[in-house]
Amino acid sequence: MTDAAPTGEITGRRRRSGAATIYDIAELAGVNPSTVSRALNQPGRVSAKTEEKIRKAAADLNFHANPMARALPTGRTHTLAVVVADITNPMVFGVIRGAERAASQAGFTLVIAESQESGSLEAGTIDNIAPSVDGIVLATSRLPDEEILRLAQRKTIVTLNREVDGIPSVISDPAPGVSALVAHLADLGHRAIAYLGGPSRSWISGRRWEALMHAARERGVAVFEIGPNSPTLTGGESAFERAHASGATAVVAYNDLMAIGLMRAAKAAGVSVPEDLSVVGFDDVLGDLLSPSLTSVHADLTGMGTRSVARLLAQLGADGSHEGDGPITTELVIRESTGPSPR
Amino acid sequence: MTDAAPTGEITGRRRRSGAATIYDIAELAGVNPSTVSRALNQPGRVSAKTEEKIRKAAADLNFHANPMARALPTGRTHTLAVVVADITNPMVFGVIRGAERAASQAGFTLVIAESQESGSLEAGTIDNIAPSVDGIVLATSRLPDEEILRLAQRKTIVTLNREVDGIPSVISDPAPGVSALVAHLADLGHRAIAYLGGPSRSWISGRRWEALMHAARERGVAVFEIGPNSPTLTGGESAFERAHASGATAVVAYNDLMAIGLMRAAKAAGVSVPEDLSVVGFDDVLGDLLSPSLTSVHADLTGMGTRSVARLLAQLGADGSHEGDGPITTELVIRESTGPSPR
DNA sequence: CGTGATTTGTCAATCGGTTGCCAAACGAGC
DNA sequence: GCTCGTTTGGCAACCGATTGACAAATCACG
Repeated sequence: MTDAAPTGEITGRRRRSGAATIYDIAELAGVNPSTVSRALNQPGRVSAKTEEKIRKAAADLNFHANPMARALPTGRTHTLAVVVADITNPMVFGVIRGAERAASQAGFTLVIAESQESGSLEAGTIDNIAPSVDGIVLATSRLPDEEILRLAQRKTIVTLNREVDGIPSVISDPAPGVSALVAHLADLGHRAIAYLGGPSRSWISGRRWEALMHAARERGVAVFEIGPNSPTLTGGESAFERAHASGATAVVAYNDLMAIGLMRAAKAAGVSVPEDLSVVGFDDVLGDLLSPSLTSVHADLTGMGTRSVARLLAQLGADGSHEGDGPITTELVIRESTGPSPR
Repeated sequence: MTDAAPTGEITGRRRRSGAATIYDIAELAGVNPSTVSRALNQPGRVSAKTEEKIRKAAADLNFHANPMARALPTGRTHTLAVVVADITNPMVFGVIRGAERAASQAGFTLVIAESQESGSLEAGTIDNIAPSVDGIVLATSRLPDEEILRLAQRKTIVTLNREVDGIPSVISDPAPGVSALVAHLADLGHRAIAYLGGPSRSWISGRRWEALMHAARERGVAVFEIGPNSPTLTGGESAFERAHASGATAVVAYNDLMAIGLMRAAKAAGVSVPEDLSVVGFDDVLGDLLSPSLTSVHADLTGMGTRSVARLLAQLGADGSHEGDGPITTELVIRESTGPSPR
């Protein structure tokens, strides 16, 4: 140690990032580091007077506990992960937004991981981040059930729009929205509806299809599924021909992106929406921006993000205020892309 | 815990998450833990034979080094952060996507933090995450220059679309796109262009305006700025009246979202695009989805995300392959929202 | 075979917190 | 004033890695 360092860089304890430690606080307050730790984390464990003194010192030093150092002995990282198949799917934005807010509000950090629509990549990604997070939200998992169960043994997991045996999940129940949707289409005179399915590994696509079948049966409307398709713009575009050939007067797509792709292909083919063909999406994430604007089955995506994080926190025992546990409801938002059946 | 646990949960060393440690490897391979650390991180430091033995043991145990434990002595967390003002701004999706890919490719984890368009919240957020990341990308910062400089003293920073004195930045140069844009509009007969500015704290909004002025002067076209505005749909909607009243035949909005809001308000007011009014956006992030589709100045957002992470990594000495350092170019994408001047 | 130079592996300290255990200090009650 | 019970704060081990210093082993070469 050189003497009289004027820069102040070398002052006994060398610090990496200028951040204050509990040792600094302890020194300033004239107590033991362990007392500092207790004062800050276990209210009531130390006397009010000492705690006050320590809190003041901590504030003076702008102390922020090093999360890494804290994670080491406790095993709790105060970090959560959301794993999505594809970041560019607008559906995940809402989820991420809700999750981010809930997490940061609880003092947790959120990390986003993308599996790029690949099951094996997803498993690898999860392996990588698992040691540094306390829990994981599988937002659009392409993993088989067994893999998710295996994962849940070593890490706290919540699934989104996916039901796996013993795993807590946050599901948007398509039934209410779909029921209103079919009523809406039936009222407009539609008698044959096509469903453009999503990826074969998507659990929720199956539920949407089932809800559609069920509602259609009740109303005496014919439905059939076209798919599976990639849940993207091009997926919707390339399905247009089949949908159109099917003779359906209304097409319900697995999500808004596909619905938009479909509308685009329709326009290119000279088929006008909604005069010649009614189009409906799911998630209600972009419909408002277009023209014609898109009728869609709305789900509260932000709320789903919030709730999935709340579930995670509840399981981790980090948060008492567990919100409702039932499925999230959906509702129909009618816009310009649906109209009377041409026949 | 009950005695004689047949589950094998209590086996001498109690492990928190079932993860193997270097101690397990050391035992299995019959060497010292520090030798394991060296074998795995400093190629050549131990004999080939020993390294082989250790690597095999590590593989057998499915070893993944605990990032927290590693971060403690080294101070390197292998985590990067992207801080954005508003997650729902579609412009950030592309950036995040690019950043996420570049980070995970380099073995880094990406965390997203949202400052909700508030400068003070942004500072607080950054304080919170700073200790657990190696570097930060300020994607849409609302912080004053001095604050960013202060931050850069304790953490590696890269700014996006923002120039601050000594701070590395990734900038999309509006000039090429704007120059083509003004030429395009001039060719269509437009003689007066309005610019709908973004938030007053947005550095890049100023640059876009300057580029527009410069190009307009060269072409002998009149331009004027209307703003500042919120960079959102409603920001664009509420600016319509002023834009229309101004007599401009073409409106260039700070971003696509505002352009869409403007088009919507125009439609509601019975002003048709592009016949009565030409509309242009920036970033080219949604233009393709609408109809009429939106003419926009395209920037490679994913590339910007990738590059900002590459910059960060280069500064951290984690990656040699530093990409080009010049500004990112922009180009005009002509779609349906621009047409001949009504006059 | 002996010597010096080099390679290889071990020891132990360290990062910044947390926490079980214990002793000192304190207060109450007789 | 003394004992007993309760707070309160300190000591030290520990989480799982990294790394400087050093000793042991290995090797080259005369």
